Amino acid sequence: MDAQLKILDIHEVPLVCRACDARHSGICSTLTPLQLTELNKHSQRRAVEAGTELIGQGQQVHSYSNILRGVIKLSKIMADGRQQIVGLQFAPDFMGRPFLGESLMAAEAATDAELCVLPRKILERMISESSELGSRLHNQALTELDEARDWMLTLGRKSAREKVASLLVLVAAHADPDRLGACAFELPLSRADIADFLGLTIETVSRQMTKLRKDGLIHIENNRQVYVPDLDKLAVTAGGD
Amino acid sequence: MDAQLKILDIHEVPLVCRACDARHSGICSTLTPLQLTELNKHSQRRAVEAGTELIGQGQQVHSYSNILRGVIKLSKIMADGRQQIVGLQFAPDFMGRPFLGESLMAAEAATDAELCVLPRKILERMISESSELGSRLHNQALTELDEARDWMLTLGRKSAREKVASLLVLVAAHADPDRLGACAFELPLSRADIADFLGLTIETVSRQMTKLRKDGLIHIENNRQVYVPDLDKLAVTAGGD
DNA sequence: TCTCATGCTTGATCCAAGTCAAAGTCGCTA
DNA sequence: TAGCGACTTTGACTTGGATCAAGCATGAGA
Repeated sequence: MDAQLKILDIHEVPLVCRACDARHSGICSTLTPLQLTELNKHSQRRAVEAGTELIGQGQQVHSYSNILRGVIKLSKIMADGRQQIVGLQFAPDFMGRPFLGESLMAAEAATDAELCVLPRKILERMISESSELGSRLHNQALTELDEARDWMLTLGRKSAREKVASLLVLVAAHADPDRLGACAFELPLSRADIADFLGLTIETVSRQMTKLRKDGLIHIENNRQVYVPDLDKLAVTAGGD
Repeated sequence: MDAQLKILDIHEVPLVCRACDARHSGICSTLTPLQLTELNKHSQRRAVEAGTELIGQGQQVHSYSNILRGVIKLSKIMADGRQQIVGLQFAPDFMGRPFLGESLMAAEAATDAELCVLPRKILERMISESSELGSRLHNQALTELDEARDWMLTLGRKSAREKVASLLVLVAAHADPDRLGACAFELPLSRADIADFLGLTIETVSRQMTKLRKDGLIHIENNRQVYVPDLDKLAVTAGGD
């Protein structure tokens, strides 16, 4: 295989991960052409439908993924079945917890999704070879930590109404990052998922959604299509800040 | 100064951060002698008493620290004053959020503490020069992320009793990492801090502590001295797992 | 077209934790 | 050694969100 690598002219080496394609802004852009070629031999695109469990809590980790499309939910389950979603990952996030053999939580596709799957061993070798890749993943970990701590404030100190508004603001931010006035998007989560993310019950989520609707802060169609006439106002009811 | 560096024999260069000292297991052990010498010119030991604010939410970050002794609490405050502690840092943790000019939360000494303070610019240069240092901080970030997500489960899905038990187990783990049966420790937090960490009120924390006491799961003296006769049993009432 | 499953909403009731208020406890200083 | 202030506990009452129990859409399959 080494021989095969060497005879490739550098300009013929694909400059982006074959499975991910050029638009993808994940980790691939930090790799050298040689590393990409190596990765191309092992990475593969995978399409999954909503509800597919990608890995279970406590299972062995064999791969990492770039998320190309869709939303993945990360959740923890207690012995008696209580569940908490501890993170949402949107394209083009990198998904996975480097340097740990066993997953501390479950990952499940919240929507239909597409992934670029990278074998664990290969990626970990690349991290040790490319400090730019390492620092990129370091930065993603720090961003996720910031987000987790923001959410701790939401879970610990906000009312149900503020929690639901916070979730809508979060999703809106990912759907349309720089929109400040009105915006429209599709909710990637069911009411049950929202409840698990906010530490509430389905019924409470539903009631708060209706209240926000009656207060004119949001419009909803077909349970999932959300229109927010004034994102600032919604952000204020989410707890200001 | 370069001249001064060069005339030092390598064996005379202190192999540990002067301010931190040899026992310290923080970031210093990943640096080369030259880097340590450079760091020694700028790092300084700082003793602070309980209650000292080290940095406020939204303030500019000028330094990072190794925690040599004591406990630091990281907290977020909402506009109306509601507060949530989003992390506790124990010695010998590294404290600080690399690559971000502005602090997203406040840091305050929960107990009397000692720090080894490192200027931001110097440390960030060293991170870019030493991939081992970078990967060490990467790992710390990942560990903090794991802890934050664990705590999200506690905040979102546990009862007040389970929350208080969880906190006691957490502190016990840091006080005496491998003790499984009985253990004793001093609480580094006031009731108000505990409430802010657990998303509860002072009164509820107090009531749950008395209940745990009456149930024989813990003994408390002088509000802060805790004795746990059976850590496993406490861990079970903290929510198993 | 009916039925059944799934997911969402709405209503009635209950309870865990919050709020308000008072009374300990301890250390510090005068 | 009395008095003050900070912290903690305890009690009485209130309330926000959970629980239990119907209803209401929508869509798939028979």
